[in-house]
Amino acid sequence: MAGIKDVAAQAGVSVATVSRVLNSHPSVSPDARRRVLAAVEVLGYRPNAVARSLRTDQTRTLGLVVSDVLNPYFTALARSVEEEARGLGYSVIIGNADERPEQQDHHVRTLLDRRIDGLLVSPADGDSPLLTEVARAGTPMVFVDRWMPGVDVPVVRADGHRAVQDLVAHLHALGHRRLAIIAGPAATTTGNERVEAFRDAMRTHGLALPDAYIGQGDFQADSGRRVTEHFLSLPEPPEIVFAADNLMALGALDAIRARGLRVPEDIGIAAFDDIPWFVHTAPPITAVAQPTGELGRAAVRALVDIVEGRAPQSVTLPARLVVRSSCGEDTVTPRSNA
Amino acid sequence: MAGIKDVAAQAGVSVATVSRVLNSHPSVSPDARRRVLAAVEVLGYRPNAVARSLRTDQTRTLGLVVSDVLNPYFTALARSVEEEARGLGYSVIIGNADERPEQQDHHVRTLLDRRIDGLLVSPADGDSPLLTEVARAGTPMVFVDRWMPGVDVPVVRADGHRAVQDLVAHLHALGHRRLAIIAGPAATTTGNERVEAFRDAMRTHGLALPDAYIGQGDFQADSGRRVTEHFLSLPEPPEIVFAADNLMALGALDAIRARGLRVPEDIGIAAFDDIPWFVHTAPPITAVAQPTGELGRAAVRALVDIVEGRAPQSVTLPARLVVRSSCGEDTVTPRSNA
DNA sequence: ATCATCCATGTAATCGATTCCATGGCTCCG
DNA sequence: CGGAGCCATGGAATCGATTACATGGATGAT
Repeated sequence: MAGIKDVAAQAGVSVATVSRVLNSHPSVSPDARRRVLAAVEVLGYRPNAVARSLRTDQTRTLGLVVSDVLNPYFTALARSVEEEARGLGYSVIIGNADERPEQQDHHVRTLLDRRIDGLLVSPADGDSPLLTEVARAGTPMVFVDRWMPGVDVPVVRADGHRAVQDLVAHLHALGHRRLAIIAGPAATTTGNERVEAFRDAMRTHGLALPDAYIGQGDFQADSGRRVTEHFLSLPEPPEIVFAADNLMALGALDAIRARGLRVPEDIGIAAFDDIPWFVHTAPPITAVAQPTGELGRAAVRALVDIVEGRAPQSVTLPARLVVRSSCGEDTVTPRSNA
Repeated sequence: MAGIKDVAAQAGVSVATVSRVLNSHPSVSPDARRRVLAAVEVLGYRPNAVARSLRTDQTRTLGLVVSDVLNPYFTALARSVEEEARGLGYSVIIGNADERPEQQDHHVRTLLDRRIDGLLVSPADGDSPLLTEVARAGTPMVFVDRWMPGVDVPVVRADGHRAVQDLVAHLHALGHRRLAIIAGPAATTTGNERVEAFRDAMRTHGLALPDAYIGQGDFQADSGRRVTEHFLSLPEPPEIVFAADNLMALGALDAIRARGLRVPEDIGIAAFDDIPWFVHTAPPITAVAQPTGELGRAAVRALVDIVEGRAPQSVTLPARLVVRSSCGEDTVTPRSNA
């Protein structure tokens, strides 16, 4: 592969001049520029990003570590992140933690070894010594969606409080009183927050939230299935199961169907995270939708702000409720328990 | 950040010795090794992968360019690719082409600039001069799922002929005769192949496949919607719509539902590519399933074979039919899998 | 006409690793 | 006892770019 020396030789100038042309340095004669450009064209020369990075100490690359790529929410996030980054002249390397802290650490380390300019993380676990250390060391870093308390790093996330209030109001209006939640891992901030938001909303509407109606999941479909089976075997099963993420909602759907029950007639379902597929499930699922695209874009902007020496901003965007039919019809034939 | 020089100083040896320890070169005294390791520990030293790559001319990184990350099929593929690569000591950088040739080229170029060791591509378009050139230049490269005819590069893919035969047999047994297909872009190999497989299967079963029943899609949901609307407005609409990928199937479902029709009573749906969500749609969708995980793993192995100087192997794995209820209940034909 | 600027360019140092080669000390064997 | 061979080690070249500094020529001001 042709190097800068070959270009210099071909153009009859020094490597310095070639470099200047390539980096649009002002002090280059039109003639030299023309010859260099021609040589570049002829040789099909492309600068070696590795060498460039070594010298300039910047890779124009961002790392994104998500907890689970198979989760459509994170896929969508990754996509918007890459898009915004590309617009700003950065590439993105994605690391998939698969909700496993040690795999998350593996990717963080690999990314750091590559000398990425900044790191975007949605931590799988509540407490990663490595991540804490990395943040303390001053590596440009931003949390997206989930974050780690006590780590002083900008956070870009959605606030679901309002939307969860709306959800419970909606369910209440439909006549439902016994609402259960499948929580995420207690170690994740989103796990806790969503339960808290739900608890608050229940209180607001004067509804009880017994411990038996709080199931412990891990953001994977299987746990949704398991918890829902447990709910269904209770002496008094809930009327609604609210899953803290889309995968667990799917598991819940499975469990319900396995029992031969119907949604929403026998039991209703709602989920945190809205994904395109929820429109096509049987029935379409009511969900709390995050502004995923905007989240990804804001996160990249914050990170690049740090990288380029500007002051970054934590951002919190509101989630909103999307009512479908998985908890019963809203306008048509309201169900009543009375 | 501590460099190899700092480690050398701390350990009281030369950088050469540090490097030897790090690369487990035999000629290092136990004493020196111990001191170097201790210094590495104390300083929290991590080798700079950029510098190392420049010197050794290898990045231990593979590039993966997929046509659309939002498509669960490719997400799953990407995941298995990363997994296998990690096992072999490689990282993966994913580039999302979004079915746009110029974006695909952008990623290929960026990846090459980064001096990745090898490239895994599922070409968005049938004819990329850049990709042709890259292959000719001898860059280690393997096609996954889709490929480009005339480019001499190993291909790892699934063969759907048998499964499509099974599908048509299944539909025929259910009494369906008017089967339509939503094809992928003619420029992609998978686009053509699937139509050909379908055409063959129709012939085998003595069924006609009028041109009106071959709709042109682009692997995106919207096109599935559009084509299906067209099908439904025909004087004699098809009884079954077979979509050449999962996204278009979703679009088809939308279009059908928008018309107030029911699946499978009024019209049936089947799709190429099986994804977890098809179990949860209304109704669950009959699909041709590719061995995605094995595809990704085989592709990585082939690519790494090239990179490390072994002889690579093209691989074709069989797809299989997964019968669900979107084409009508099937009591006669036994399910093809457990 | 003289000197200070400024511009275009080249030479060489540098980034952080790997690795070839030289060296000095040992061991081994004839 | 002397040379051959081996081992552990260090010095220095190298990978392909960027960039500080030096240089020589042209321009402009006085």
